[in-house]
Amino acid sequence: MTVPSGADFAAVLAAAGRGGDPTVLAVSVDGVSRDLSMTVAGPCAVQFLTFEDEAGFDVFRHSTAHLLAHAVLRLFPDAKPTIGPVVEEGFYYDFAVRPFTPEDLARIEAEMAKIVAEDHPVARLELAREDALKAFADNPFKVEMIRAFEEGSITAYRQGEFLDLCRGPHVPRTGVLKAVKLTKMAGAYWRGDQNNEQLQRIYGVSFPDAARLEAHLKAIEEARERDHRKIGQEMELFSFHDEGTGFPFWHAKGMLLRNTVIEYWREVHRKYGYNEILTPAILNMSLWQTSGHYDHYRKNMYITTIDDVPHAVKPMNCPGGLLVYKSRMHSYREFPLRVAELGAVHRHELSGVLHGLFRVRSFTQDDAHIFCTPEQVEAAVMETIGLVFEIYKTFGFDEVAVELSTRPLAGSIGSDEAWQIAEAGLAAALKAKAIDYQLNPGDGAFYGPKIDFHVKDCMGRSWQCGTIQVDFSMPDRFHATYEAEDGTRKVPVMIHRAILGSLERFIGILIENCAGKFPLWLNPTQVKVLPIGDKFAEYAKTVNAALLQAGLRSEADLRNEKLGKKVRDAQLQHVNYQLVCGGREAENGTVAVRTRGGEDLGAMPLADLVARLKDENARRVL
RNA sequence: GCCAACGUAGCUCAGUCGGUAGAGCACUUGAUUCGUAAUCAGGGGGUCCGGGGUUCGAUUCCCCGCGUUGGCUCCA
Repeated sequence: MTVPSGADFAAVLAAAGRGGDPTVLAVSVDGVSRDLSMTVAGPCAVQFLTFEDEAGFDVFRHSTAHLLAHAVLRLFPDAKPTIGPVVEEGFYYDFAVRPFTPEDLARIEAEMAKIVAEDHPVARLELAREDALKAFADNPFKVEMIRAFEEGSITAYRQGEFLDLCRGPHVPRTGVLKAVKLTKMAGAYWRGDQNNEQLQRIYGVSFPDAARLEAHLKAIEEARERDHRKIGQEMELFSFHDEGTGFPFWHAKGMLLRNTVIEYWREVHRKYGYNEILTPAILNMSLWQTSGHYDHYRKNMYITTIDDVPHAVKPMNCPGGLLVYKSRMHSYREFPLRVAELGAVHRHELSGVLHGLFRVRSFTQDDAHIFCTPEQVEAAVMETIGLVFEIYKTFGFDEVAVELSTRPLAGSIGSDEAWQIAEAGLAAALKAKAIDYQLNPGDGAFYGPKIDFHVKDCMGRSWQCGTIQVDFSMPDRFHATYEAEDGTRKVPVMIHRAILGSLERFIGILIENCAGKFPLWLNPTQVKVLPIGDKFAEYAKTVNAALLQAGLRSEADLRNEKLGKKVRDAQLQHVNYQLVCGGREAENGTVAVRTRGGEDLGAMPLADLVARLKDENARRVL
């Protein structure tokens, strides 16, 4: 739509027959979000933004952040608002103020509702720098921001008595911010730096109507239901104890799951020509000095002393892997040499960041190092990408986001030529595999560029798992060499890669992705045999033994309970198949099959059932 | 590490305005022998996270630890 200059966008909206439409929050002018009150400067492409537009949604949430600050200032006149941006889920606002209590949060929420009911117009003001400094003179954070802004006019927004420094745009009136919920509070540092003053952060979400807020809160509740920590306890997969903060304990059922993952992992790695090694957990500090970990990673390492000599528990597997590599001569003819290690590493993470299996202090990486020539990087990376996708697909992750990170502007090591070959190799490999990826210039490791893989779970959440990193530094530091075709000794390129990332974290993702309802091949308990009464216990044992014999994970529920109870408990444990055994089955050598979905497959000969499950298990049906 | 909240039986939680505690599930014993999401009855089980302090008396109030949970990248 082309519009005359001079009018404001609200007038344009009215001309379009949508005057006073309360769902219109802002306007997009040539792709930039602006206020409805802005004046039309000249011919431009205009799109009116509602809550349904991503940009409109952002405006809505940002205005809610202002609403929050408005309410906080009414209740806490001494609070100094700092910044209040939109985040993925909603918004937050940071204040310099004494810590809030949960009661404060309720009061603030009530005050926000009042301001919404008052329906203040939200006005945009352009201020000269001097005036802005004067207006926010009592707020050192705002003053700091104003001083940091480039030349030009500074904008602020006023609603009622509340004035805030802001780029905007904002919704036209506070009245549209119908459904608001403050969700949590937290300490946060000014500009995210631990050395700065700690501020009080309030998080919230907002929607144009209560129904959507309800739906959102319900989705959060559902996510809580599939929390791997809760399911892990219910299904007896793993536990945590005060005696080892951040160190997971794997229980029998969890080990069945973990070992199944490993079994598959080994199978597919053998297929791709990998060797597997295992290096020690504790090594002499001199090794970590050589690798550079002592200089760069010491604060995360567990250090100990053996025979008066300093040692460290390994935080990474690569230095040990290099010792194995160096234990004999290598030829270019062996390349690419693929060496895998399921290495248990220990890292001292800050106590506050620990979180179930997602963030632990000891975990097993599905690590591997590929030694090759610079020319082989592209082919080796292509092969690895294929492996990554194959593995994710087997676990049911079809949606994978890929990122390529290149040389950091400062602090990187290695020659320009080496970087260029490596970056070109990674990009060429991605191109050859026809993979869309996001480029993150300067985000690479200091020792080389990398490709990261993020899997998307069924809730739409994204998890970084896999990584492929080209490393020029480590082989050089360790004086690793190979004999080249021309008879000279050269330093190999080392490609460092992990696919699941951390076994612990990956299993946590698997649990949340399926909410504990594992596909047959992964489920620690695939089958439960349920005799109707004591009389059929012997037959149930026979059936169970036959299943175990066939390599299936089965248990017989021989408790003196009614069938309904046994079925219920099997359902709560998310067992894939329940085999009911009564008189009819014992007589005919059959089992009555009930699926986890509640479907009754009827009675079938035991041998048929075993064949069917073996097939489903072997094919890793999802 | 920092901020906040929380820490009661194996689990989920109630309770004590300060007088040393209770439910459901789980476990165990007995009865029941029951065909697709909970059979009934009895029993055992707690240094109320740890250490100090206030008090005649602390699981409860205060302080210090430890642990758990949510945050600590998003730039007016």
